[in-house]
Amino acid sequence: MFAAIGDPTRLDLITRLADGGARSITTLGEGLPISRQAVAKHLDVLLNAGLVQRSHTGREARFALQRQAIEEARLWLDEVGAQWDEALRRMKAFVEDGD
Amino acid sequence: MFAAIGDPTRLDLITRLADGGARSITTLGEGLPISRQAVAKHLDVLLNAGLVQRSHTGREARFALQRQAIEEARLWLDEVGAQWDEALRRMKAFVEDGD
DNA sequence: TTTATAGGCAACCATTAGGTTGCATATGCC
DNA sequence: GGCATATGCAACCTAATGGTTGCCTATAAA
Repeated sequence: MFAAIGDPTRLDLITRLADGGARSITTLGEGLPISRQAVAKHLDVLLNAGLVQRSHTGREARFALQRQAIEEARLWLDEVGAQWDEALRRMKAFVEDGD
Repeated sequence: MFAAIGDPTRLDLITRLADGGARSITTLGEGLPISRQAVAKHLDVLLNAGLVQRSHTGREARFALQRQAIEEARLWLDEVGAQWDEALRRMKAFVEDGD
């Protein structure tokens, strides 16, 4: 999942979808210096990573952000942060104890 | 930076450093199925991404997590989450208004 | 029923990434 | 000094990535 977010183009796509709306491939690709196919591939990666969901409407394929996935990434980073805090707390306690 | 976190091996390394401690390359590589050089390369990527910091002690190179970088990643995800929440709030308000 | 629009599929390409091996260097310890 | 340990540097290899182009299918709109 982090690998999926790791590509600048995909990070851009995610930003464009951050408002929770659903957009077509062509729409999402507007302004990007790459072909529609390239955009489609990126969306595929995001889809496989569970970061977006796809729905078909007529001849259009619309993509929307999968909020839950973003949440998971946040949780992981929170865990690392928490572990760090805990270690820092222990270290501080140890120092004060020995003081 | 997300690209740096995106590799499983590097995610592992970060986890090993999550307690805030500093470790040598060899130590960090213990248990991993790859060569020391590969580990060193990964640490280099993390270093360039600002996720870890390096300090030399004698013949050892010790790496420690750069807390601030983790924080930045969290912030970004928070922003996307907040944007989402805001959009959801507006949508809800709109629906209730039209109701 | 044409014609234009939105995608899907597949083959192909160049670059990058993750790994490896071999060799050189620097520091610790006898 | 002499040997072991901890890295650093560089060349090389293979597979995955990010992109492209060409062509085919499906749905809108004239």
